[in-house]
Amino acid sequence: MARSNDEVAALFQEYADLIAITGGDAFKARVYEKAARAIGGHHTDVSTLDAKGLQEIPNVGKSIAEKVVEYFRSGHVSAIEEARSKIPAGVRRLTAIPTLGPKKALTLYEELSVSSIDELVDAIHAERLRDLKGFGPKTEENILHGVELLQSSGEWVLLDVAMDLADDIVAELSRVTGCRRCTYAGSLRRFRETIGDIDVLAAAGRSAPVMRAFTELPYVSEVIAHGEKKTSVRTTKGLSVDLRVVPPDSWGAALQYFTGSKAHNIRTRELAVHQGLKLSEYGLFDVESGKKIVSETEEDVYARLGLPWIPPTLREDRGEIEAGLHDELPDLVREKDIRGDLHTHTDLTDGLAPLEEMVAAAAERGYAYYAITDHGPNLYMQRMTDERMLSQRERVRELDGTYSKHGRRRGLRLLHGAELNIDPDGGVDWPEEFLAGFDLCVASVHSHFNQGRKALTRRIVRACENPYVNIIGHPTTRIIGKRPGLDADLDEIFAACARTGTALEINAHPDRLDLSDEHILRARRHGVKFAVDSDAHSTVHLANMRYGVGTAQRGWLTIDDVINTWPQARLRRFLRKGRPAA
DNA sequence: GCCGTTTTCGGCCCGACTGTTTTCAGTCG
Repeated sequence: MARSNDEVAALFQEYADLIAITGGDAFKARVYEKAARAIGGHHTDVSTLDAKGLQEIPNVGKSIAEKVVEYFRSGHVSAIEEARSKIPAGVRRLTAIPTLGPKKALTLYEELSVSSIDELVDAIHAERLRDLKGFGPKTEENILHGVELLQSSGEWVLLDVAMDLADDIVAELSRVTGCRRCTYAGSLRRFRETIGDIDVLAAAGRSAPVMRAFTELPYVSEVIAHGEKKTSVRTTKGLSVDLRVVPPDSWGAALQYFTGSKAHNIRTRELAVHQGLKLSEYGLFDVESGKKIVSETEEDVYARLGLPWIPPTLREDRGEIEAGLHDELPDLVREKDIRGDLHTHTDLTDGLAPLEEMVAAAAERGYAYYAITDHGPNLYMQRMTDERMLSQRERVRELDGTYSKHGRRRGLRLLHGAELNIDPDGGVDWPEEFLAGFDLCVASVHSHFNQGRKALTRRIVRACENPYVNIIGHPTTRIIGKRPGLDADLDEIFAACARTGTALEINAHPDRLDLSDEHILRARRHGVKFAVDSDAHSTVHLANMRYGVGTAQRGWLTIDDVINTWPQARLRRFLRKGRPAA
């Protein structure tokens, strides 16, 4: 399943860790980290590149290119094998414990021969750390606590869980007297699919009242660090939240800094350095005079670096700096550009709300059009029949145009569709005569996930070739943290979608986000169109659209790429696909 | 080990907090 680029990226990340643990050149370790990232995000399969082609990847020079070539020729890299032979894998694993980094890991290994987390815990209980330099009683306590956290797997949460909590914290802190501004930053603002910890930023003249209100929030179970400028807590659910309080006039620089990503920040700081400037969370400064140049808004900071404001969802060092410098940033799709939802359910199958409630909720969101796509009969537990589907269609036709957002004249246009089940051979629920009656069809894989790569690929390509299939629903079927994506040749599927006029779904449900940002970036290069859908099974799920749009932004999509931002006439033309004329 | 409008050497992002020290190393983001 893993692309060779991911394999190589993991290999170099491991090498970087091993260099850090053995006390090797820190700059060298950093270069391997940067190269790992660049290779992981590179669009071409690195196993197909020669040394010259490899060196066109940023941060890949002669030495690293040779290692990649060696890896694909012999299956291993001798320099990395040598590093591995010096340091057991368990020692590297130790650095996953919070508060335990490469230096302490090496000390533990060299002085006490500790090479696994279990051995470390045993050593602490046997009081063997007491004589080590730099290890005090507090260190022991922190390590034991860190191991506990690591093993309780509270490492990350889904985007919506983090967003709900962050929204609440921001609302609470905004109420504190003297708090001038407050928002969430970090990976949450960038809409990453999983969130390790939440970063909250506040601007205030005096930080103490904001810090105090923060530590006194009811769901704070533990204060990890408490200072004048930064406080870290853990919530009762095990999520860690950092609060930074900055002076109001540093707001823009601080927001830019704490939004990240780390890689994006390194790039912006390098841009600053090359212009004789220094960028920190307090502002952009002239190195010579030490004088502050700008700091109030993100726009000011980016502008002084020669860049347009870069949307947070692009800040991953995946080409946004270069695009910004050439004034070629995409005009990203926004939630308000979405004119309709094309994949939703009702209680006719496994949805919770009746048709009328779903349509009313959709109208209230201000949509221009809305598709109802209940499951076809092949998803056996849904008890669908031709009669039930036709009777729903009749009702949909009656309701068409009769609902509108409060105070708006134009009625919500309804499309009647279905979510078809792609069977193991690539066929779908109904014969073509019946499918011809739908305005659109989503088709998805719901079973037989482990058919093997060839069969799975062929299966989905066949579904694309069906003239009545308009959208492939949750294309990889992954469930984040629970089920991996299908092992299929995605590039072949993306090409088939482009060729046949089939859109790929960006399923906005937070535990799917399928396609993912990385897959969107790949699919986009094939010229595919996308549909950002909530797959709502209740009225509240309609609001998940924001996560789908965030993911689409992370995939650099514009309104031209997303069919449900289009005016209805253009959408309907797209949905006609290769169908015989009616 | 990579990179270059200071290009084949000499840099490489910057700051906060903790814990163990008594001026600073380690870790984190």
